Formats: sequence, C-alpha cells, structure tokens
Amino acid sequence: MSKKRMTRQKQAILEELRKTDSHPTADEIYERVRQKLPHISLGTVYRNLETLSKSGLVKKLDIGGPQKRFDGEVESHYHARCLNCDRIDDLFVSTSVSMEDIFRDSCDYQITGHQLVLFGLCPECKKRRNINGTKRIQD
Amino acid sequence: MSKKRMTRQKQAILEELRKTDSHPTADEIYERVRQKLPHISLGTVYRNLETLSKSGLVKKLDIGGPQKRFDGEVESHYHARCLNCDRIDDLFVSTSVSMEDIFRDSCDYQITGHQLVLFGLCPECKKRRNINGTKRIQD
DNA sequence: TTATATGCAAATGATTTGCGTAGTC
DNA sequence: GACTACGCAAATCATTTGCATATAA
Repeated sequence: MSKKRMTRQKQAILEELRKTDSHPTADEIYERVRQKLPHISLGTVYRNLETLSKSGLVKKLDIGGPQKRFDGEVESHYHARCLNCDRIDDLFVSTSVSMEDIFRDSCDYQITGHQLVLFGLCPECKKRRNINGTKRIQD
Repeated sequence: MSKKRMTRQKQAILEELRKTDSHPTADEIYERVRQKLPHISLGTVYRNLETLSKSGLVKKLDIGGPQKRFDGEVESHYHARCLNCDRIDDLFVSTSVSMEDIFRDSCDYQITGHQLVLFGLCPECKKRRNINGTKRIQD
C-alpha cells in the first residue's frame, strides 16, 4: 500500500469541493482551481479526484449525463436533478420512508421520474464469497 | 415531425432486447444482432437504440459504469447490480414501501449500497414554467 | 534522499456524425 | 420516387496514461 501525499493541487481541489454544493464536473473543478493554481493540469485534477474519492474524502457521482460529478458531502444522501436547468440538489432522507413520501415531502421539485439502483452481491456471488472468502470487491 | 421507418436492423435490435433480461450494452447488442445481420454497423445499432428509446419501445439505462445499457422492459422498475460479476437484475417494487423494506424483501442480494436520483423541475424552473407555459423538457 | 505527484501530450474508449448509397413507404 | 436509414470512417468528448521533471515527507 503506497503513501499518499498532500500537495497544493490536491488541497485546492478538496477545498473547492468543500465550499460548494453544486456537484461540479472535473473540468468545472479544473476551471475553478486554475484561478489559484494557473499551471495545474486537467490530468492532475482527474488523478486527484480519483485518489480523494478512493480515500473517502469526496464522492464520485455517476448519476447520468456525459460527465461524472464530484461531491464534497460524503455522508450518504440522495440527489434530485432538474431536467430543465440541470442543477443537482442534495436530499437527506431516512431509509425508513417510502418513495411516495420522498416525492411529497423531501424537496420542492415537481418530480416526474426517479431511478433507484441497489449495489451488492448477487445470490451466486454471495454464496461463493461465503465459501472461499475472496474479497476482491472493486472500487 | 419526421416519420420513422421499421427496418430489418431496427427490428432485429428490438427482438434481441425483448428476448433477454441481461441489460446489454450497445456493443453487446451489436455482436448478437450481427449473427442475424452480419453487415450491420455499430453506428446503426447506436442510432436505432436512440430512436427506439425516444419512441418508448426500449429504455436507455444510465446507471453507472463506462457504457450505457439497454432494457427491453419498459415498465417502470428498479435495478440491482452485483459489484462482483456486474450482472444487473430487475426489481419491481411499489413506491409505497420504504428503502429498508426493499433491502430486506425485494431480492436475494446482499446489499451494500444504493443510489436514488429524482428527476423533475427544480423550484425555480417549476415557477417559470407555470408563468410562461414553456414545454421544452429535454429527452 | 527518494518515491510519489505533476504537467504535458498522446492514447483510449464510448458514442456521434458526415457523406454517399441502399431500401422503406 | 422521395426521403429515411444504412454502412463506413472520421470526429468528438470524457477520461486515462506514459514519461521526464518537480516536490513532499
């Protein structure tokens, strides 16, 4: 396991993500950070976003659209996306309420659709894991 | 509004999607359809998947991972993805049950995470729409 | 000191598009 | 016959990677 270093670039990216709730894409972060570090490269932004999300300091959001988005809020939460202006809002909801309740109570959006994806181990893989104890769950 | 034609290619793609529940990617569909129509091109597959999903005959799934997936099941439903073997299963669940209930009852997966995204109009866009009646909600 | 991170540019992978021809309606 | 769709190849867009140099620990 290799050591991670805190560099000016990584620091700036992390700060940028922590001071906004707008879920920016990699190139939006690049443009913002460039005002502080004009020589930073887009590749460095991508590399740092990757290491930051692997170490749990930010979240990589893969919620549709051509580009991934990044979130400084690492607590588990949901999202609402506006189909007109493409803004994305955070939604903090308990797992004990129903979808209908969420639509009605959780935000002032006019909801027209939703998508739920569960992640985990399918019955077959679950069984195999319990037998051989393999632990190669991908990032 | 332009007329859509039913071609052998489009027909074959639609049939392929209707006879599987494996949520194939565009290039998987290309490989399968190629056994019936050896001269079909990948571009044609992409174009037809696009028109089929716009006309509501199939669903384009943007649920993470490098490639989009396509689904012949057009009724509203959820998905579970295995983090080990990458299979995707369908989940038919009422919107009146809670997330916890879904985790417990809806599939034999060992659930380790989930993602919920709502789509609609944010408060600002909702307000603007109600005033001027614009109806340009994107596909 | 020394290994990790950077900047740059080229490479990759998925998807889209332009164009001339084929095929559907 | 008119006009949409096709096949092919090149273009595009987001993201990743190789490499020589800079820099954090």
